Order: sequence, then structure tokens, then C-alpha cells
Amino acid sequence: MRMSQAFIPTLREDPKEAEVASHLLLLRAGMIRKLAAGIYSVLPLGKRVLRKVETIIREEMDRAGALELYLPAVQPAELWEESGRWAKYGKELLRFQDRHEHSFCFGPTHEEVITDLVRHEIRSYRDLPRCFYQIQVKFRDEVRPRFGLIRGREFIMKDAYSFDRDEAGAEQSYKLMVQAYERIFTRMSLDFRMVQAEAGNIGGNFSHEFMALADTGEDLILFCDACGYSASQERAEVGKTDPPSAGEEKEAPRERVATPGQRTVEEVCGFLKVEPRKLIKTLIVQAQGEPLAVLIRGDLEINLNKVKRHLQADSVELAEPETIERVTGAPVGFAGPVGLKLKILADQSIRGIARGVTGANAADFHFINVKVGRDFPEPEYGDFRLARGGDACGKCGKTMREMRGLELGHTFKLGVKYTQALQATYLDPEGKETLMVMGCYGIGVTRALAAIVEQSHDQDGIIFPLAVAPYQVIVVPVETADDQIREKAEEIYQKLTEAGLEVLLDDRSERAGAKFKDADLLGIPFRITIGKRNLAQGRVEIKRRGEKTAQLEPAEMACARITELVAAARAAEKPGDKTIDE
RNA sequence: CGGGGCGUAGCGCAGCCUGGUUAGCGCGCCUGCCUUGGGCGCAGGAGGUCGGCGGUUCGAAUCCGCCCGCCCCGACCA
Repeated sequence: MRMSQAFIPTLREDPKEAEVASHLLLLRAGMIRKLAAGIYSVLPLGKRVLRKVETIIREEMDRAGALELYLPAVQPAELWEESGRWAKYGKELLRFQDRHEHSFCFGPTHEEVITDLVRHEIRSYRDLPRCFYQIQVKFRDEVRPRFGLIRGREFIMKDAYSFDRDEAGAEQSYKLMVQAYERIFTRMSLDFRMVQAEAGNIGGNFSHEFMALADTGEDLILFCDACGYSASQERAEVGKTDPPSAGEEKEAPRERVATPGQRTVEEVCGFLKVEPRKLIKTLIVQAQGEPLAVLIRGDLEINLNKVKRHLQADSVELAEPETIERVTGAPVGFAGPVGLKLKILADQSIRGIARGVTGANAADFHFINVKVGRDFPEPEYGDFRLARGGDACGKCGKTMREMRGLELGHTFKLGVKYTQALQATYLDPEGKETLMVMGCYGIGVTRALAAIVEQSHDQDGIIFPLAVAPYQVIVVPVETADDQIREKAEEIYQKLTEAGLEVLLDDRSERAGAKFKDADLLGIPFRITIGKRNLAQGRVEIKRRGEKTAQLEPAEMACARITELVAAARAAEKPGDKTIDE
């Protein structure tokens, strides 16, 4: 492609709306433009990259035996009512009506539609297993779209759905997808980790996230270097830690002290001059409407997912102030376990506290010197805390590290959640109606593009991995007015293109500096520079984007050399088959 | 939804507090010359509902009210 014919509106200055690298550089490189909050146009250069990302995904999904199809983006409300999600999904679901006043939504995901299709079309065990996928635009009306393509409202997603005869088959399908995912992200040269995850809105009983490591990532991931355990913060289990104060301090009689207006951990600690870790924080939660108390050390945060899992409840949320007042007899901020007539769960962190501080279940009063087991019965212990770096690993007890991550993909073992709701059954060999067992697997395609840029850029712009670069080579004639230079550039451009490479020829009559700046900004992996002095000696310059120095090559060797370099770089990016089978 | 910030030319900004000819600057864009190894120089030029509506005033980009949009933090979330 000749740059004079292309449409690559690069920006010299930073658009003020962009703060993170991927957003900024994709805008500056002329790959995307914003239409509205969280809604972007993808320009030709960006589209080329996106297509490459999609191609990698297609190749690996096909290799895993998944079948590509295309499902409607506009979906009838009835289907969502059948699965129960019309009521449950909330405001993220964009709903609207057609001219007949029938309700529809713009699909944020496609479990309902695919399950509907499959229940009508698959009747026999002979037709199973099957895995379908599509690459398509989704819409989720996010509360807060941000960071450009990282969290858009409209975005492109690859979603796949597997249907199996039984749990064992579903596990096999899941494994296949996980392997495909590892190959996909490896081929994109992404630095990623697969972590255990919470299933969230999609549901199901088992799930992993694929996280690109990035400081701008919105999620925290926890790792254990010792045993390899890795999980999202929402999910990460924390091992038993030593009792924080047992043995250190003698017990003392419990006392009721006035703490007027001191509600938060911070306030109470300031007022009573104690460390947050001496506090026993008492949270009133509701599990399916049923109130109960959860205790946790004052310096820690609770993870309601863990409470939910422990109780095997469908929903667990913090109680409303009215409920708290009703069950504790005190306004918010003064709840405590002493004398509380509720089921009490406790995080391991409060085990053995001998002189703790708790609310007194009375306005403006706290207890000090509270001893667990003496002043209130030993509660039901569990792991309910939000994991942080430095916490003990839930598997081996060694210390975990935390890192920021950007969710690229999410895999779920759904079980029969949707097949049951929509009655997707098949006849087994004995002629018995049986529910299909389902899995679903998503990849944020547009987000993957953002993640690649996030992980691979420098001061000057993007550094695209070869596999997804919009063009592999950019040919830069330094003086377009010079016939010799122009002709040589033209010749190299033609030859490389004929050799099957994707080449951009900067035939604009810009100055060298401007061309170099743009070439760097766009992140094209290889640059061939043709200048007067070198050409006089029959040489041209070859430079790899991201490397400081360039190599001089005889002009007639340039094409062969580039072809060689591209092939070598391509090979280096390929996933080794070995790394996949762990 | 809570907190903070912003909306003036394609992009980045000044002007607003303290109302007053024709609303400025840099970059980009167009024309010409010059130049050509890291966004060069010179000359000329085009481009504006000052986010919208309403109000105050002789007069509003500027003051007041309402609304809309965007960005950041938080809550939330695949």
C-alpha cells in the first residue's frame, strides 16, 4: 500500500481524552476514533490489525474443532425471560422495543441464542459433542466505559459454546478451549497468565480468566511462585495465617466504652488509639434475604464471593442500613458479635484475638478487650477475606504476589445452567432425555488489540508483533524528489509485495523526520530506509522497530534479507507445541 | 449513582474572574517558493452555531439558571 493512497490520519499531539498507552497510541496512529463514550470507529489500519487478531483466533478455534457460525445481535426478550436473565442482568443490558412494541435486547453475550438453536437442532447423543463460535459485536451498557478499547460498551468478541453429553465430556471440551486460548495469546506475543476466576453474571461452577499482565489492567491477580497457584483477586484463596494476637497479649475483662460518632474502622482506631488489626469488624450481610454476620479483622477487606460460595447461596450482599439497625439494635457502625442473635461466620483472621475491639450493638458504644470464644461463641470459621499481595497462598501457605492484569478471555464450565432453563436435551443411547452440559468461552477481540499495544510500545509509538502488525515492512525513501531514490524504493516495494509481504511505501513528499516519526508511531516491525548517501554506495538501511541501531545491506540484497528476517521473526513468535500441553 | 474536572477551528490550548470593535495562539490543512536522515524555513490563505436552550444587560465566549456531552476517581462489572 502506498501511503499516499492510504488513510492513516496520525495525530501529532496527544488527544486529551486518552490517558493510557493503548488508547493514546491507537488514536494517534489513526487506528480508532471515538464516536461516543465507549463506542469507537475502527479505521483501515486498525481494521487490518483486528483482522489478523481474528484470523489467529479462527485458526485456533478451528484447530480445536469448533465450528464458526453467526448469531443475531438483536435478541427477543422472551428468550432472556426463559433463562431468567431478563430480570437479572440489570442495566448493562441494552433493551428496546420494535414497532410492534415487542421487547428486544442487543446481545451482550449469546448463551440464550445458542442454546435455543441447539435445543431445536440437536436431538441425539450422536450429534454431541459440538462446539460453536462466532466473532461478533456485543453491546454492554457499562456503568463506566474507559481507557478506549479496554472497556468499551460496543466491542468485538469471540464467543464459543460447547455442548456435551455429560460432565466428563464437558471437561474435555473445556480443556480443548483452554489449550486453544494459550496458543492464541501466545501467537499474539502477549504476556499473559491463566488464573482461577469467579463466574459472575454468566454463571456456572468453574471458570478461568486469561489475563494480560499490564500496569493499567483493571484487575488484580495473585500468584504463588512456590506452587504456581494463580487466581483473580475476586477468587483467590488465602491460606491460614497465624493468629494475630494469641500469645502476645493476656486477656482482660471486657469493657464497654463510649465512642460517640465513631463508626468506621479508621475513626474507632483513631479514637481508641488502637491498630486496625485489633478490631473485629462485623459486617451484616444478606444471603438470599436472610441476614447474618461476618467477622473479619479490621485491617482486611471482605470478599463476598467467598461468603456466597461458603453458604452455597445464589446471592450475598451487604445489608441495607434498615436491616442492620433491625438486627443489631444499633445504627450502622456499631455492630458487634457480642450478644448478637444471628448466625455468625468469621474469617480465620480473627481466630484467637484476645483483646479485640468490637461494636457494642448500641449507638456510640464499643467493647474493648473482647475475647473470641469467651465473650461470644466460637463462630464458624472460613476464608472470607479479599486476597492481597503478601497473603498466604491458599494452596501451599507460602507468600503470594499480586500483579495487575487485563482480562483478555474468560472460560466457564456452565454445567446445565442454561440447558436446564431452556430445556436443551438430547436422547442418550437408551433413549432417555438428558440435559446437555455446556461451556462457554469468550475473548475480547478489540480488547486484545488494546492489550497488545499496552504491552508493546515505547516513547515513539506502538511496536507491533509481526503476527498482528498491519504491515510487516515500511519502505521509506528519504527524498521523494530524487529519482534514483524514488525508483529504488519503488523497486523494493514491488519486489517485497510480489514476495507476499505486506508492505507500506511512504511515497509522501514529507521530510525524513516526519516519515520516521510516523513509521515509529504505527509500529511497523521492519523499516527499509533509502537515502542518498547510502544508496550512492549501493546500500540501504534495515531497521527493526524497537531496536536502536540499523543494519546496512547492499540494495540488491535488501529483499532477500527482509524476507529472511520476517521469516525468522515469525518463527520466534510461534507457540512451541510443548508449552501447550501442561 | 457519588466525588472531581472539562466543553472556544481537525488536534492541543489562551481569552471568562473584572461583559464592550473584526474571538486569538501553536500544530495540522490549502497555495507558492525553498528544503529533504528524526515532525525544516519563508510568504500567502481557508476554516468558529465559543456544547445547547433560556435569562440578565444597550451589549454575553465572559454573569445567572436548566439541560447535554466527554474525561478521571469511586461504587459496579465479562
